[in-house]
Amino acid sequence: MKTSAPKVKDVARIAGVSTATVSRALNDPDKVSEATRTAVLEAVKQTGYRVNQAARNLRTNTTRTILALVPNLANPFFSNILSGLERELATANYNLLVTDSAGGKLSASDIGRLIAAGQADGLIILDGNSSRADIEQVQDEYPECPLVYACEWVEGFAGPSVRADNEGGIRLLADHLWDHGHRCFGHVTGPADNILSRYRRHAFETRLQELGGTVKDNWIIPGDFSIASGSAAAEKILQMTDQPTAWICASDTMAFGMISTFTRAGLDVPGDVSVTGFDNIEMTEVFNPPLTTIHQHRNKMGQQAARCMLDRLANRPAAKTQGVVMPVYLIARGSSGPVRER
Amino acid sequence: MKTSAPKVKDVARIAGVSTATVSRALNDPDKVSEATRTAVLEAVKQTGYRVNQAARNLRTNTTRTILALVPNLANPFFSNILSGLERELATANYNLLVTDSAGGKLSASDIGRLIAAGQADGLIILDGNSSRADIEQVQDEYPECPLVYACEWVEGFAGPSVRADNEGGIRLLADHLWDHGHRCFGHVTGPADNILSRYRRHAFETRLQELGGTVKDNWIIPGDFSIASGSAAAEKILQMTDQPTAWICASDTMAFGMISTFTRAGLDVPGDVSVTGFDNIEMTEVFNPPLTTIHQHRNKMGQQAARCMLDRLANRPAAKTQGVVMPVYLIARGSSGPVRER
DNA sequence: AAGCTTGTTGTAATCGATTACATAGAGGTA
DNA sequence: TACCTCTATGTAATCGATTACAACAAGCTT
Repeated sequence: MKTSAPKVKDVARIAGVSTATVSRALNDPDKVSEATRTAVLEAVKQTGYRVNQAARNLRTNTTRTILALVPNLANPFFSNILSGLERELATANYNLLVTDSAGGKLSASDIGRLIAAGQADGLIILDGNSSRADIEQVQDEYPECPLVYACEWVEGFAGPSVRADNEGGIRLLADHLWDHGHRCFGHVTGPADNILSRYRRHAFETRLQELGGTVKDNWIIPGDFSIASGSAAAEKILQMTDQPTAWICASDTMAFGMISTFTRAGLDVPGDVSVTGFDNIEMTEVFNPPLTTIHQHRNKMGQQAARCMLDRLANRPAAKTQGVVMPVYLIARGSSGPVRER
Repeated sequence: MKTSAPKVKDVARIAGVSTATVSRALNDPDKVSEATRTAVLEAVKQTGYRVNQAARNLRTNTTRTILALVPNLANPFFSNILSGLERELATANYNLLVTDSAGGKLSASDIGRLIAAGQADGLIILDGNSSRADIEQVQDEYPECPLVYACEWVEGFAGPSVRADNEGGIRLLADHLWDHGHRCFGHVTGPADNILSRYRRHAFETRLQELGGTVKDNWIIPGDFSIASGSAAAEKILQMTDQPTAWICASDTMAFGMISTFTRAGLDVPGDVSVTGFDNIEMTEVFNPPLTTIHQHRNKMGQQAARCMLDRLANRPAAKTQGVVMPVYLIARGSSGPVRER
């Protein structure tokens, strides 16, 4: 009894109207009379009709699909953002297509290919690795395809972006440690070319200068957000003859690696040295010691980015063409404490 | 200078052939002569032509898109699987559409709507929450849409699934603890209706019976994979007058919660009690103490599931119609040790 | 009554590809 | 030469919706 899926035609026949009327009843109910509308809806129910998206997409030249470009899908950091994105898009009846940019820098033509081939109405980019020129070229080539940056962004690009207050976060941490009496600070950075790393590092240097704290060049250690790089940094630190009393790591994961290595070497955190992270990932609370860190609403960032995208798609005013900076919060826990009396 | 995107027609005109030939040159190169093929390719390059997917989808009634149904996108556990999926699908030129089933049980019509509306060629389900009847109904209604389960699955469903050897993992843990002299075991389960929970719990009970260890009813504590439920279990345990010397938690996160609470209560892990997890998430290694757990190749599971899907789509023999069980590995670390002498 | 507006509906064109069918020419065979 | 086969290509139908345009009726205005 395998009958092929019902078409508008079938619905029209059953409802006793034309296909145009069916389409109108479904997409623009105000355009038809009360009577026909109910007749059509009844026929739809009866036939079990469902619109063929491919046909609609072709005709209307839209897809109701948003493409998200994620630097690394395997990184749990992004899953919360995706979750926020997905939920918000779903409520507006948009689909979420996901692509892993696999860390590589995407050229303009790479992105162009995604837009053209991926058949998306808009692009949400979580990966700040592309150059400004490339992005602007893409925006030029596909002016009808909105681009929205989330989490990461590209310096100087004039389009909308949603991001956390990275500098504010670092300032909160620095002030927190300063209040506990720390005067000598170290910092483990993220990847050198990552925009989050750069902002966090810059805020670190600036704030400490404002406070009048001590920072030495070799107290700024390059990392890459990974646990391993946090451990490696700790190894390096253990060799130093003069060490700061407080370390601000650019990510929770690096802080975990650092604390773990410190602890194994017999150091007490926070007794001997305070260590802080950034992100407030789930595990921070049960870590031993619990990690002092900066909380950012990743879910809400995703949601916000999705809203921004929907606004642009609907040509709504979208005051936020420039950039939304989401507030962050200090979560003080056990990994930071008063500076040790010598 | 805004000219609309080039069409097959344009390419055909420039290459001096018909649209049919262009299409053939692009999709079935063997069907045209060497000369026309190069002419067409040249014209494509010259015009910058890119196929309009919507049109192709409509005509061929396919989408080159696979829909993944994830129980909870925000759960990092799934990001690795998605990553494996995405990478494998991308190599075969398929897109990945992601939907969060938000924990709710999906009915047959929910899934049907996703298939019909989401315009996907296949469905990879990471969420074992649907009933067998529902799934079979979907498979009946959409026989041309392959379903593949990954990670979780539905008991009794005859379609393909890719999953970890959950029972084997629990056995490895039980044996490991047994070898360290433990004789009294407790278990913290996942959600009662989750298939992974059920399999792990069942393996736990069975193996301990085989070994001759002691398990009491109140040593099996219901959890839900969350950190908080691990902590809650620990609180309960601390009230018990007789406690087992070893706890097997059904997830790493619960083990973290448990250890954290134990430690704060003054218990030493593993001196006073051994605790193990399941999953080997990234943090296990730097946790204090490092967590003994079971490693599963989540990335490879995703990859495998994607391959299985691609095989089915290509009508390849796909010997693996029934179910692939991926091996798991014991990772013995510091959270488990010899039973304490009394 | 003629003319205009408004609301509702139908006819048929359209989106941009793929592909069934027809055709022409080259080469082979009897 | 007549006939058949095979390859390469073109013509036009087709996928299933949306929508521009036309048509018609009802209600108003003058």
